[in-house]
Amino acid sequence: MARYAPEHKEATRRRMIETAGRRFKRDGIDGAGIATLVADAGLTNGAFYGHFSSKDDLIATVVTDQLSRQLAMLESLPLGWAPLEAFVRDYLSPTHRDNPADGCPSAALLDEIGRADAVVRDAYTAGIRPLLELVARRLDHLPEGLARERATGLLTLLFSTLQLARAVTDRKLSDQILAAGVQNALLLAAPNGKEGKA
Amino acid sequence: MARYAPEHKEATRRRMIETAGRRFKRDGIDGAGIATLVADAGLTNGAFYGHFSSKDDLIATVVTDQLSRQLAMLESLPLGWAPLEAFVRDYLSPTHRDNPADGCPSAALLDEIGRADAVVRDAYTAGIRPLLELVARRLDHLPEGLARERATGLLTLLFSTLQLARAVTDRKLSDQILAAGVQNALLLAAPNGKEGKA
DNA sequence: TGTACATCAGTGAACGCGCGTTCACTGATGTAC
DNA sequence: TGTACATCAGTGAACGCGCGTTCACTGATGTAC
Repeated sequence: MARYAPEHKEATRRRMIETAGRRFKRDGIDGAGIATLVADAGLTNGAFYGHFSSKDDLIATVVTDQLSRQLAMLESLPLGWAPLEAFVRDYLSPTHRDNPADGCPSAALLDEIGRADAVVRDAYTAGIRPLLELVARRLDHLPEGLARERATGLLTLLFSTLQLARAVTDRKLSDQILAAGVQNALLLAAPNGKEGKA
Repeated sequence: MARYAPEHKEATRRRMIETAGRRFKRDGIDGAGIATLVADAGLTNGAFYGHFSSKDDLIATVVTDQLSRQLAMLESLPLGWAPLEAFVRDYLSPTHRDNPADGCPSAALLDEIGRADAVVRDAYTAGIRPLLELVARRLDHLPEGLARERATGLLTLLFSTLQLARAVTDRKLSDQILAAGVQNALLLAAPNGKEGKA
């Protein structure tokens, strides 16, 4: 009875979620309209509501998707200190700063998410929790309570360092902010004696 | 020849800048329209362009104003470690989290500023620089380069901890994030032996 | 002192435009017989 | 094998609305004489 393969509509939906994620991170949530979002996925205006019940529904879905990708990426990181340090350096790289569409959703959208509909904030809450837990588990040179504390500090430090580096128009200052962020992140997260090696 | 006291128009302009600061921090920059901004100051639509050349002009002016208030507030803080620690605890208090309109412009708007017009980002750059310098100067138990690094870390940590605490819908998690933020801020900024006293 | 005039901060209607959302429809694809 | 029909993903025009901006105006206040 269904003339299209059941994967067809689902594939379009996935495409929407992916392109919308990039668009939101580039232009902001308020800065991206339905017409643009839908055109990014190669569709026209009216197709949207066959896939999502509202813009807020899409936003919440995108937030969940983005955070679960980030979680999967961190889960695939080999154990040990060196890969985590490499992740921090990569996160705070000029490349990440200059390409928000490919980057971290929290750095791009966190304050807008804080003002968003409850369904969006709920999605963010559900998505960030396992990320905090995963990072805490990786700080296994620390007692559990302290590891959770430091994991929160590490992630928030990363988010806002990138935001600040993006907001500032002086390239040199921006680079200094990124470099300082690396040192501070290592101070919060590194096993003793490994902090601050530049 | 001028029938109004010269202070009159200037007072209206100042009122606009102040109420717009609150409105932007509450609803976001994109989330606040001219009609609302102007009504907040007790004016009607068309009065706006007698005071500002465009919405971007207002945004840049507000950003400058907000950061210079924050700078003045920090400058008025007595010297020594205790007042700085009190500032950190106040910044990461539930009261500040729950009242963005009265609070820090960077925590409320940093990622939106990063996507704003160049005139806005220039204003932010000019405003954040003396703030970073002032905080660095207060960390006088550290050598200068390290103090600058830690000042950047302290401010970014504060910004994003508040953003994360606001984004999350679980009150308990939000409170934990604030508490962790205090400990992490103290670790970055406190003189040796004073970190982490809860 | 009283009247005519100039100034100009603020009013409020209107502009074109893009927003989120709705809906009658198209047309490609499958099934039924 | 060929034709009629049902499904439904996607189309595209239209909805009311609020956006940033413009502009002819009002009316309170001062000065000039």
